[in-house]
Amino acid sequence: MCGRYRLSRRKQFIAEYFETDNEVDWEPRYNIAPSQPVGIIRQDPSRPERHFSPARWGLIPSWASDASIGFKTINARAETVATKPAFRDAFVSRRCLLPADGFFEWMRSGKEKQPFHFGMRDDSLFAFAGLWDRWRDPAGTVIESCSRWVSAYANRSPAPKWVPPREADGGDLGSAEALMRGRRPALSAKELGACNR
DNA sequence: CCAGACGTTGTT
DNA sequence: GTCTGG
DNA sequence: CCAGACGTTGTT
DNA sequence: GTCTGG
Repeated sequence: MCGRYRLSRRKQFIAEYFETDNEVDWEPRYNIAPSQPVGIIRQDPSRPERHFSPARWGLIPSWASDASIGFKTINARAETVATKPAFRDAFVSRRCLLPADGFFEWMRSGKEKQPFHFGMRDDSLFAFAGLWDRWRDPAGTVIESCSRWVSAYANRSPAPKWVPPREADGGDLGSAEALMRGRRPALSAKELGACNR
C-alpha cells in the first residue's frame, strides 16, 4: 500500500505546520515515486529543535553493497520492523516523519488501473511514521534514505499472511478497494507525473 | 564452514 | 512473466 | 507504486 | 553487519 504519495505544499508551510527549521529546498510534488528525494523530519531526542531535510525514499541500510535494495524498502511492516535486518537498527535509534498531504492507491478492473487519492478531509498535512539510515556509496558519497512503517493488518494479531474476504465483511471489508468504492478517481498516473514537471 | 540474502504488495 | 529504474 | 525493458555483434 | 540455508 501507499507506493506513491503527495507533498504539494511549499516548504514554509510544511516547516510552520511541523515547527521545523527548513534545510530542504522543497518544491511542491504531486506524485512522489520510490527512489526519489523526499523531505523528512528528524529530531535529536536531547534537543528541542526539529529539522526538515532531504532523503531518498527507499531505505538503504548501512551494510548495503549497492543502492538497489532501496527499491524494495520503501515501506516496512509495523509487525516486523523491529526485527528485520534492514530496519531494526534504524527502528531503535533513527526514526523520522515523512510529511505528506496525500497518497495514492490504484484500483484495477481487468487491464485498466485507476489511481485514487487519499488525504485529510480538509486537505491538511499529516505524516507517515518513518525510519532513516545513512549509506556510503562505493565512491564514498553519503546517501541518507528513509522508509515508512505501516501496519498492513492493524486489527489482527497475529498478522496473517493472507486473509480471504468473508461474506460477512461485505466481500472485501478493509481492502483498499472497499475504501475506493464510490470515490472519485484521481488523475491518471501519467497525468500525475506531468504535474511534477 | 561459506554463500547469499537482507523487502513489500496482493493473491488463491 | 519478471526485473529495473524513476 | 507504475512504466518500460527484457539482447548481442560489431561499427559510420 | 548479521542471519539463514545448504
